[in-house]
Amino acid sequence: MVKKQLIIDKALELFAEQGFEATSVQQITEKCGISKGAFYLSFKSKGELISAMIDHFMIEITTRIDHVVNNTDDNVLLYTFYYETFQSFQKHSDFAKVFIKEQTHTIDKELLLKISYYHSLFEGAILSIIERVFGEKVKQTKYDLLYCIKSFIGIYTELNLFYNVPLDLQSLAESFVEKTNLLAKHTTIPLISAETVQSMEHPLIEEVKIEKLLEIIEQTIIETKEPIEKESLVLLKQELLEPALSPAIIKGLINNIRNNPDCKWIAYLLLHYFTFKI
Amino acid sequence: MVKKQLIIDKALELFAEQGFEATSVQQITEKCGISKGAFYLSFKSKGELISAMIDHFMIEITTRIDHVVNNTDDNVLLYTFYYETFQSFQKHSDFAKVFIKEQTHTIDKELLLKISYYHSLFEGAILSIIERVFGEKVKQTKYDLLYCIKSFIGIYTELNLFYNVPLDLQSLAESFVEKTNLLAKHTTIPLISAETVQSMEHPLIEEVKIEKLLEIIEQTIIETKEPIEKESLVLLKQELLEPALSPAIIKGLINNIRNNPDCKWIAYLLLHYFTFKI
DNA sequence: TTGACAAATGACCGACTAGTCATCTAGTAT
DNA sequence: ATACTAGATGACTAGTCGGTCATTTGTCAA
Repeated sequence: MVKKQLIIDKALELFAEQGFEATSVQQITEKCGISKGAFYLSFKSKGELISAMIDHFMIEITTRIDHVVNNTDDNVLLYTFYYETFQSFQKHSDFAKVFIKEQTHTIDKELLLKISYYHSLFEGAILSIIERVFGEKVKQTKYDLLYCIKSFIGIYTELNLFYNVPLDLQSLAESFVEKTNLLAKHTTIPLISAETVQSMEHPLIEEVKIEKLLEIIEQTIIETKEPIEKESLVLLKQELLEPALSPAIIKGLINNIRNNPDCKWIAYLLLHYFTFKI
Repeated sequence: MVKKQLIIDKALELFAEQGFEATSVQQITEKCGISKGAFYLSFKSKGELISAMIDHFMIEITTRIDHVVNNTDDNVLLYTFYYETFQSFQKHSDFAKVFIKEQTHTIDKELLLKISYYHSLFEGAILSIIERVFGEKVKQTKYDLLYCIKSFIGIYTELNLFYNVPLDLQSLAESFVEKTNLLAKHTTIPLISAETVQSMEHPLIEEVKIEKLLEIIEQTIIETKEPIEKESLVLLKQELLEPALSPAIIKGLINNIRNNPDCKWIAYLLLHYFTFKI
C-alpha cells in the first residue's frame, strides 16, 4: 500500500509541527494531494492513522536497538546503547518529536496503552543493560540508574529535537557513559526502590499472548511472497503450538525472518518469547 | 476579583486533565456555574485566561524559590533548592502538570515566549546556584550540570505528577544532591559548552525594561491600599528614574513590599535589577 | 463500443468551537 | 415609586472538525 505510506509520511510532518489534535484530516489530504474520501479508503479513522504510525516507527526503533544491544559486548554495551538510541531518534526525528510531545497529552485510552506498551519495552531493554553491565553492584540503585538513563536521553531529546543544537553523537554517548558509570559506582542514597516502581499507577499492559502472536504470524504467512520466510514462519508457528525444535534451529528460523521488514516485529516478539521460555 | 480566581481554579482542573486545546470555554463555565458571557467579562479571550494563569502561578513559584535560595547558606543550598522546588511543584501540582505538558505543545507565539521567559528565569537561578556551590571547579561542565539538575527535577515530575508515586521529598532531595555532587566532582567529558548554549534557537526574550517595570509599579501604586507599600513603591519608582538612595535603603524598601502578594513580583524584578546595577 | 467494477471525489452532515450581543435582572439612589 | 446601572445571561454567528456516501472517473475485458 503505497498510498498508506504517503499519508503516514505527510501526516507525520504536520503532526511534528502542530500535534495530533491541531492537525485536521483536511490538512493531511491537501498535503498528500488526495481527496478527503481517499483518506478514509486507507484508514478507518484519524485515530487509526495515529495508531498505525506509532506501530510503524516504534517497531522500527525497538527492533533496531534490540538487535544492536543483543549483538554487543558488555564492555561497550552502554556506549552502543546510547549511540544507537540517538541514531534512531535522529533518523526518525519527526516521529520522535511527536511521540515525546503526545505521550503526556493524549486522552485516548487505547493510544495511551499503546504508548506505554512501547515505553515498557524500552524500560525493559535499559534494565537488562544495567544488569548486564553492572550486575549485583547496583542491586539497590538499579531503578535510580534506569530513571537517570532515561532522563539523559531526555536531555539529548530536548537539545537536539527541540532546540536543534548540533551535537556529536559519539562524544555525547561517551559523556553519558561517563555520567552513568559515575552514578552506578558511587550512588549510596537510593531514590527509587523496586516497591516504588511496583506502586506506580501503570496502565495495565496486556501481555503479548501466544494467541495474539499466532494471529500476527498467520496474517504475515498469507501476505509474504518469499518462500524461505514463509516456510520459517510456518515452522515457528508449529513450534508455538507444539514445542519440538532445538534452540539452535529456532534461533536460525528467527534469523531467517528478522531482516524482512514485514517480519521483524514477529522476530522480536518470538526472540523474547523463547528466551523467556527456555 | 473573586470571579477571576474562580475561573482560574476551575479551568486549571480541566486543563490538568485535558490540556488547553481540548478544554472548551463552555466546559469551564459549566464547572464554574456561570454563563458563557460571564467568562468574557473576566477575560478577553481563552488565551488571556491561559496567560493570566501562567503568570499567576509562575510568579508564585519563582519568587518563592528565589527568596529561599537567596536566604540559604552555600553548604545546604543545593538541598534547599531541590526541596523547595519539589515543595512548590507539589503545592501547585495541577499547574505543574499543565505547564510541563503544554510547554512543547503550544503553538501560540506569545504564550511560548511567556513560557520560555519563565524557563530562562529558572535556568538562571540554577546556574547561579551552581556557581555559588561549585565555583571555578565546574567551569567546563556547568552547563552539563544545569541540564542534569533540570532532568533530575524532571524525574521527580514524572514520578510524582504523572504516576502519583508517593515520595519523601527530603530523601529525594538528599539523593539528588548526592548525584549532583558526584557529577560535579568527577565529570571529565563535557557535554554542553557555553557555545552550544549560545547556538540554541532560543526565542528572543524581551529584557524586562525599565519602562515596563515603571508601568507595572504605577499600576500597583494605584491599586494598593496599604500606606507603607504605597510609599515604598513611590520611592522605588523615583529611584528607578533618578538613582539617589543607598543600597541599604533600597533593600529595605524592597523588603517592605515583598510580602504583599500584589507586590512580590515587583520585588523580585527590582531585586534582580538593582543587584545587576550595583 | 459497451458493460462492469474499482478507485477517487467533494458536497454534505451533525457535532462541536470561540466569541458576540440584545436582553434581562437585581440592587441602589433619588 | 421611579430611574439608573453594573452584572449576568444564553441564543446566536461564523467557522472548524471528523466522518459519510451518492456520484463521477478511469481502466479493464468482452
